Amino acid sequence: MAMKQRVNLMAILGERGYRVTVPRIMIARLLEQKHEGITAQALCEELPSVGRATVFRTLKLFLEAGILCKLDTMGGSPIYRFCERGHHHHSVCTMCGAVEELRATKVESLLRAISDEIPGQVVGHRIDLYVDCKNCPRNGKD
Amino acid sequence: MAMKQRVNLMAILGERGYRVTVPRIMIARLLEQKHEGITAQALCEELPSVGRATVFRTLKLFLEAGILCKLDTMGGSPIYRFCERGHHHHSVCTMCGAVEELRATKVESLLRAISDEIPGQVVGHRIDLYVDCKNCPRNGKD
DNA sequence: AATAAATTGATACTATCTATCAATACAAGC
DNA sequence: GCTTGTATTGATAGATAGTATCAATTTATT
Repeated sequence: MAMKQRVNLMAILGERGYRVTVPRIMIARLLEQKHEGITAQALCEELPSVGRATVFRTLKLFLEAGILCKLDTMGGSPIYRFCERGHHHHSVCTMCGAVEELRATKVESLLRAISDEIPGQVVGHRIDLYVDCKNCPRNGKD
Repeated sequence: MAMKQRVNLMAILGERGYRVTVPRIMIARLLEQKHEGITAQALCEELPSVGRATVFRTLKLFLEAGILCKLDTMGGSPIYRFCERGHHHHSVCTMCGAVEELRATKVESLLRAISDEIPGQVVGHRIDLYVDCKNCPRNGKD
């Protein structure tokens, strides 16, 4: 009820012969909760029962599975964030750093058009836009 | 003569009140030469006369100026690569890791369409496509 | 429950990148 | 082209992100 659409860990892991373990479930839950993204450091602090190495191992596993993406915030620690498989569209505010899911209906159709123009098979994509967000708390200041 | 189009360092630096120094010129030259990209480590090794700290400082400076971009290669060191200002379009081969400049005439129209659909002013963008490149040396192997 | 194999956590380690600060190089004015 | 104020540099040390190792534990399976 208070539960949003859940990443199907069983499917993601089982598909690749990996086991569904307590730490992996805990990390996935937290990533799901913090859908705005979270640093590896913060993950470790929020899950003190899970070892540091396991946190990084699991992040890498999710990255490779394509369900997580890593956003490089210049000057800060990288932010990890669940994404729909194969969909990596974000808008990043250059002032406050807020990351938002990019919902533009034309993205997919235009991507197909671009794919036709380049050689090779397009198997995934990533689109980040850098914006000055309207309701930026740091707008007009400093 | 053997010189390709040169990034105008004077303009980029002068514009922001920075000085044009020997290390900055050397780093810019090397980045220009290695237009396929290079790691910070390799930069340090190729320019032993330039201090490690200066290499990183300069990379950060160029990143902030928007003339350099940093490509996160999962499992390896990040690759630094000159880009035209404001243009960050790459295709990355998922097999061999080769990064190529993406030249699709429709990219710009894609951007305009997206910009119209989202709130706030778009000040920059990044588009990476993941592909299986045609002439991949690792195609059909392993 | 017993078993084999994957996973974990602790530790130590590597690598990337940053802070500090005295010494140096740059740009501007003479 | 010499002087001078300031940005920049290089060396060192340190912070932070991420990885390797390996004995102990958990998982899926019988």
